Amino acid sequence: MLTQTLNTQAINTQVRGKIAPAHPVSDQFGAITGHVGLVATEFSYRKDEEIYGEDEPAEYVYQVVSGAVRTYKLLSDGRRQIGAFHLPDDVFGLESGATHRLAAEAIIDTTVRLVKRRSLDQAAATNVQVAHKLWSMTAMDLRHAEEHMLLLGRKNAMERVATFLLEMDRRLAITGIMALPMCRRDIGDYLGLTLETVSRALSQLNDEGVLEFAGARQIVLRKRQHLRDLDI
Amino acid sequence: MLTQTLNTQAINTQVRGKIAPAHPVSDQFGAITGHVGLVATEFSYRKDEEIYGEDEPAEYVYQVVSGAVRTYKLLSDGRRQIGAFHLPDDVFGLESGATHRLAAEAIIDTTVRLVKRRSLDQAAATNVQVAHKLWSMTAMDLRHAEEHMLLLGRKNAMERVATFLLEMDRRLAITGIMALPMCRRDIGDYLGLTLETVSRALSQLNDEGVLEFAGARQIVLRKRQHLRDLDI
DNA sequence: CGTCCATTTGAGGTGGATCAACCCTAGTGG
DNA sequence: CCACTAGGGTTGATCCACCTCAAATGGACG
Repeated sequence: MLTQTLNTQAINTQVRGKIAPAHPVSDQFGAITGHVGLVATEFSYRKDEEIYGEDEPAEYVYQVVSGAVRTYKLLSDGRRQIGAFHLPDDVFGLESGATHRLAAEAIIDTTVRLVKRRSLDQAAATNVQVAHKLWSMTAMDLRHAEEHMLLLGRKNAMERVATFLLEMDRRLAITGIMALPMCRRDIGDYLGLTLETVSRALSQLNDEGVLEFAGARQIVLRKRQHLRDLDI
Repeated sequence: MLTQTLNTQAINTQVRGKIAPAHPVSDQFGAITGHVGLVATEFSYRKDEEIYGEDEPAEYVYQVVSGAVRTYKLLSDGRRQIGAFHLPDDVFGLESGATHRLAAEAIIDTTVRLVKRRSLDQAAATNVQVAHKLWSMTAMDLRHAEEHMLLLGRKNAMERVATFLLEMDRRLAITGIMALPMCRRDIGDYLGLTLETVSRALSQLNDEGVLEFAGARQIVLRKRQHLRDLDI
């Protein structure tokens, strides 16, 4: 596939350098590479650049170093469902089968660490702990997907936005402020809504004093319990 | 948890007998139990009986022998999202973590084969092929969940029903007729629709000659290509 | 300071939900 | 063997949450 070829060439020519495989054990990727001495490579993508396409061979496994990534599926007429947002330290692109089942794009300028899928397979074939780690990472993705099916199938718009805000608050609000990397359309395509409906829900929460804007993508949660009550 | 205790007692008292672990390799469960000499036990549930609850400890892994199973999540006000239907030979209840994240119920009278989760864990800890098989089974569940997120987030009612019919046709129409084990409400809770909307979509497909009813749950597909065109 | 998107807001439309009968049909009992 | 019943399924009428289309506003960046 053309895109895959392009991506691979890009990796070979633009690679910034090998990095040492020493990471804290709490780190998902380091837990694998550290154990088996795999070498990870860093690579960068610009905003909206494709990292891999749907149904492309799964040649690499990725970890976000900085930036943010969306993985998604498309219908033939362009309707898009974002399956997950990947933030710093998150692993994505891990497959048990031969191909990626969702495409991946950088939401903003993004740097990733990557290892060859074959290396991981070999490591897993000889090291049961690596194999178990790969399984548990896929199981975490499944857990998220199951929660998200409940949201997409049965929650109303306000409940979806509340769930989204609490998820992002948990994942990226180290400080009090939540700096969302993605636009309203991305949020809508993640939540199965239109961007206008997302905007209206956020405006209503702002009017109710549940949150405050410091810019459209800079949100401060003021009443987390109110959101939790919506996230039933 | 009370239910778990009851389930376990039921298994001990109502068990129908140990069965030999010899299954064809193509069989998901046999691929594991055959390799490592695990003993599987058979057990039966009546229509609508709970097999395990959400967040219960994952003590067993199950395979449908006959019948059908739904796995689902509930919101506190009773809204239900069915994550998957499990038909004969399907494995369900396989977890990497400690608990079941969806509840499971028999849709009709159902017999399952089950093995202790601890046995599988031990087998996986010593046998890399078993570990890989567990991973790939979880990855298959993830693949299904990702497809289903696209359906729930972005397809309209008719497209959802068409996708459902093609999935069931693939999975249970050995003969020309498709004998659905589940009611319209189950289908609706799987597709994120109401039972009335499911019924209307099926009636419309019947009017268009795309399918024929031989009873509400006995469906014959007449124009599969028409359904595939809807399943974009 | 101007341009270009992203976002917000408004107005109106609609697909699917809700509410309500009604109709099958499988199972039950006489 | 047939009448009765209950639960599942269908169909109709109406409603409304969210979508669509449109325009105004805001903010980032050269």
